[in-house]
Amino acid sequence: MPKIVDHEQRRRELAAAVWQVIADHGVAEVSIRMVAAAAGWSTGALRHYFATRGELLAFACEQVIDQVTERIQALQVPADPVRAVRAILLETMPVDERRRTEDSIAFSFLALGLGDPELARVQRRHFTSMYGLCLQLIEGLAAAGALAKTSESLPTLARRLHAVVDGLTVHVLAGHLTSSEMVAQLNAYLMELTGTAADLS
Amino acid sequence: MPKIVDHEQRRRELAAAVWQVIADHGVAEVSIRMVAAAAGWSTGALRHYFATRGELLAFACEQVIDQVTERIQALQVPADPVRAVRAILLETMPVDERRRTEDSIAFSFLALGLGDPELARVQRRHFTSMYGLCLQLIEGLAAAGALAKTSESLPTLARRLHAVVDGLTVHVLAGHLTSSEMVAQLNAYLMELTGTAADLS
Amino acid sequence: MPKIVDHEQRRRELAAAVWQVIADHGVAEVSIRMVAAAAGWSTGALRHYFATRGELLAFACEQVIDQVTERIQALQVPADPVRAVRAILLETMPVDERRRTEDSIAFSFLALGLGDPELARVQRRHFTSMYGLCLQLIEGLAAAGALAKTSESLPTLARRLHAVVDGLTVHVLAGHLTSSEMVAQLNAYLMELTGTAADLS
Amino acid sequence: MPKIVDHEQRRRELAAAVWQVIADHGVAEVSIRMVAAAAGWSTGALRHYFATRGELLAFACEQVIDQVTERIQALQVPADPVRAVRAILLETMPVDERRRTEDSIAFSFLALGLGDPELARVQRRHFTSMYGLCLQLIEGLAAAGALAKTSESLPTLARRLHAVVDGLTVHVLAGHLTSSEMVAQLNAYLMELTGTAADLS
DNA sequence: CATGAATGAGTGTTCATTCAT
DNA sequence: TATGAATGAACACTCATTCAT
Repeated sequence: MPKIVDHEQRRRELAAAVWQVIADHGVAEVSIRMVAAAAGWSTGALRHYFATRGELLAFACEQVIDQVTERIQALQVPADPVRAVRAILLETMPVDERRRTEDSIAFSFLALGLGDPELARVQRRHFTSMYGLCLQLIEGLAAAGALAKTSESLPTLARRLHAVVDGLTVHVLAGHLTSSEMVAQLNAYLMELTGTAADLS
Repeated sequence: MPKIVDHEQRRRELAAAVWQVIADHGVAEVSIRMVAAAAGWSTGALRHYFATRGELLAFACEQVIDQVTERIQALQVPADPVRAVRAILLETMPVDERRRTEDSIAFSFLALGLGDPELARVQRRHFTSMYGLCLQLIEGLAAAGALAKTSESLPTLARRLHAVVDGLTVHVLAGHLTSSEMVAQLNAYLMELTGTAADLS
Repeated sequence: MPKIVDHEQRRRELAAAVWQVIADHGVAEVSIRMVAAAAGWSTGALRHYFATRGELLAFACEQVIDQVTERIQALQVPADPVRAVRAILLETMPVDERRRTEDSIAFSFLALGLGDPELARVQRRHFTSMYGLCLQLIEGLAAAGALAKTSESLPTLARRLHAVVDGLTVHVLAGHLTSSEMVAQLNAYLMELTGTAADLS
Repeated sequence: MPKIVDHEQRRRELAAAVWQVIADHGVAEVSIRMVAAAAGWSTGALRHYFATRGELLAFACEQVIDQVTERIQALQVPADPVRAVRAILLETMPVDERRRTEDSIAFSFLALGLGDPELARVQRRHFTSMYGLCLQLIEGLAAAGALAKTSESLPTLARRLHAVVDGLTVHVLAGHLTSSEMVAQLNAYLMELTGTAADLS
């Protein structure tokens, strides 16, 4: 009987090694050798789990997304709808080093995706799902009567929220904003959106 | 007597070749050979204008930014302050193929900058200058009495506008939104911001 | 009690897989992985039957030869000596797709043998045995009085026949002659050799 | 002004390095690294002269053929037509170490060509040209009245001669015949063909 | 100034082989 | 027996960079 290896587990480990390389050296330094070294294996070993570099990258990209999704679903959300929205959105934003790395990776893949249709496809799924989340949150606020009076449709508000979240995220990644400036901006926006004046921190 | 060559002109031509390669093949395909071929020169010739690949990339990145800045300054802005803001912001967003390419390049550099401090520095200047523009526009609206009643400070509104613009831009680049959806979103946001109901198209 | 496996049978199956790879992809594509895949086994399994790649190749080479030999021995030869010679020789030549593949393999091994003494040894046995066959056939013709008047010794005629057969074979493999041109050439040569004028087709 | 290099000269040198590797280690050992090492250059240097390995091999293959052709054309042929035929044919056969190597290379390419259409095309040209030579020689014999009485057409005799030459060559390469056995066989065949009894050695 | 030859380490990928299971 | 995980060197090819001309 052959040595039993949990392929999916190994693939996840290798995806994590990809993230580590991106986080430590930038997306331009991602090579099979680098990833293998980061994972502590030989280059040939990767072949058992990913046929090509592209497959490895696509998987690592998907995994980042899935990881965020899972974390959101596992989240204990506050009863207060506005606080719930804030908690959920901040879960996806670069509030600490770990999430900053995660978002770095996601946006690095975005750049790669501009020249790689396969990655672009994966990315698109990510944005679609994040927009879905935003829409869900906006609808939740509306259902709870927590939305400030506005003439905008719910999908428009959802797209705007999505844009604000990703725009702020990019600005933090680029070093333009600090994490706390970003959080303050999100708080301010949610207050305007919901007509709340209460402190959310 | 040495041959007279306009160094700065040459450097700009080479930067344009970098953009072309990014636009045509993606940021992962940018190599000295590719750029030289796109520019129609030999690889060795680049050495006279850029000592290293990194220097070339940094310059090409700066040039994209400068180009946008120049275009904005050259813009004939409408008298109506809201229309003026809209015209200026759209000048920086992926409304057509040419601007889409330009933004692709800028965001590709952003990803590169995550692992390259020199590029990151250039990028940061770009975001600072774009934020400055947003603040200027918001102040202009305030001065013209065109801002809807709000409790937010002008810098906060400027940062939010900046985030919305960049967030929408990312969503178009990622294929998540179409250009017209993006424009519609910007219109809606400006209407909310200014309390206008008029058609801006 | 160990599982009973017919080693020789397995080795023959694996040799057949080698031929298939050579026939389908050319001799340059023969690798352990390819052969294992063609045979439907794991790469490790081959290790039980062949210690190294070289051993596998040598065996596959020998098997091609043995297979031809067996087929010749099993042949129902016509009573007429000239027709018998023709039937036997054509059995070794690329007259149809199956025999063409077989000869491809044999000549591929010849090229490999130019740089591999072990294979060269096997090859040499093949040529010796084929020459033996040619001599036997010539002696048969002589015994039957079917040989045209000539001053040549029987071994000389045998070597010449051998050369004609292998030369024509190479020319078909190289795409220089068609199968039917080859057959016509063999017919013509046998007619000259035997002084026959009858149609042999 | 750049360093001036005679490209064609370099390509010929590299082709010679390919031959050397084939002659020394066999066709299976031909790799870019091996060839570069044999030529005394770095692997990257080959890129200036051949875009791919396939291109290098095809050129090396063509060069072998051209070299034989040139040598034949430069040959001082004896006045006696039979001796002339013999001299020309032996020029292409493995009579000494140098020509043996050359023929090894040609037949190695033949094996490679079985799995590589580009090489096959080059090979076919070789065989066509060699057949053309044989036909020319046979026609020369006929014109000189040096052909033994036969019912065969000249093209048939040419194809047969071609087959004998290549068959004998293969037998020497395979170690089945010695060079002198081969020469004796060729002599015998030419004597039969021309009805001569004189010693040709 | 400009060329392109040259280097040698880099890339992704495939290889024969070993070996724990 | 048989598997397939694992290795590490080899493969063809591309890279940024240097430098003689």
